Amino acid sequence: MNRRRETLVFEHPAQALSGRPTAEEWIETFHAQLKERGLKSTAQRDEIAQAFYRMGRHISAEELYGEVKQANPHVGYATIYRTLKLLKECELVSERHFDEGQARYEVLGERHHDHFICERCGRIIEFENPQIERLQQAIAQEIGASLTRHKVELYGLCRDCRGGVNK
Amino acid sequence: MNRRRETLVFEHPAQALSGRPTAEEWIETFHAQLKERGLKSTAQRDEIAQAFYRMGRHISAEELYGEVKQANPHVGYATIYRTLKLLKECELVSERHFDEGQARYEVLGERHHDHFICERCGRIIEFENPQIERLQQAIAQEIGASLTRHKVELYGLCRDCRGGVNK
DNA sequence: TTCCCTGCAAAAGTTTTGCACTACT
DNA sequence: AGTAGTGCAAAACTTTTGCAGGGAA
Repeated sequence: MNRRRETLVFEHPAQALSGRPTAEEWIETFHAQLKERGLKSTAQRDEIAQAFYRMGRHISAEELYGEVKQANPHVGYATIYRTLKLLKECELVSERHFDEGQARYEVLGERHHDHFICERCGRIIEFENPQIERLQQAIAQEIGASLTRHKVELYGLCRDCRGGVNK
Repeated sequence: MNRRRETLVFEHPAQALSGRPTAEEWIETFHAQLKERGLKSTAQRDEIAQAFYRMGRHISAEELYGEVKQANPHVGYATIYRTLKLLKECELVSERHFDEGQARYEVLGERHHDHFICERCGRIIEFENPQIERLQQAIAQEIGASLTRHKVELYGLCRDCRGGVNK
C-alpha cells in the first residue's frame, strides 16, 4: 500500500487531549449554556462536571458516580444521569455505546477521532484519519443523506495483546 | 472529489440479501454446529432460527419474541436470548448495538457491509465500500493491532427526511 | 436413561421517574 | 417567593440465571 501515512494515533492521553478546552473554559461554557436555557448552576452539577472532566476519557456513569461520591457522598445516581443528559444537550459530552451493556461518555470540543478497542485487555486507542472522514461524507452523498455524526470502531488485539501467550 | 464511485448502496432488502444462504442451508448449518458441540436440535430452536431468518434484518430480541410467540405462544424470553447466544457462537448471527438501549441482531454469512441510520425515521441503509475496508486495515497496521471486526455507522437524515418540513 | 433444554419467575444491571424536600436566582 | 434541582426509592427496561419438569439422543 503506497498510501502516505495520514493517520494520527493517540495512544497517550496527553496527545488526544491536546487542543481540548481547559477545565475552566469548559465549565464556563456549561454555565453559559445553563443560563441560556433558564436552568440553574448548582454545586452538584459543578462537582459532576469537574469530576467528569478530570477523569478523562470514556467514562461510564458508574465510574463517574464512584468518583463524585468521594467528594460528596450524598449525590445519587439520578443526579449523575440527569447531569450527563444535560451535558449532552449542551453538546459538551457525547454518549457512546461500545459493545457493552453500559454507555460511556466523553468530552466533546476536541478534535474528532475514532476508536480502536482491544478485545482482550479493553484498552481504547484513539485515532484520526482524514481519508476516512472524507470517505464518509462521500458515501453519505451517494446515499442522498445528510450526515450529523458517524463512528468508526475497530475491534481486535492491540500490539501488546498480540504479542501475548496465545495467538 | 474526483474519486470514482465505489460505494454499493443496499437500499432494498433484496439487494442486501443477495448472496445470502437460503433458509434451508442456514438452518442446516445451525444443526451441524449443534451436533458438533454435542447440543440438541429442538423445536424451539428451529422455530426461533426460522423466524429470525424470515424476519430479515436488524431484529431486536423483543421483535423476535413477538414473532415467535405467534407460532408458539409458550416460548419464553429466556429461550429467545439463549438461542440468539447460541446462534452467535455458531457465527450465524451477529449482535449490534446501535445507539439504542437494546441490541439488534443480523444474519451473518452474507457480504460485509456498514450502516447508515436515519435519526428521524429510524431507517437503516446498508452500504459497502472497499476503500473504507482497505483504510481500516491500514489504520490497524499503523496502530500495530490486528483486526477481528469493525463497524462504521453513519447517522443523519435520509433522503426522504431531508426533504421534509423542517430542515 | 442421561443430560440437555425449556418455561417460569426471580434476579441482575443500567437508566429513568415520582415525590417530598432543598436551594438557586 | 417562586421555580428548578436533589436524593431517595421505586419503577422500567433489557438481559441473565436458578430451578423443577420435559424431551432429544
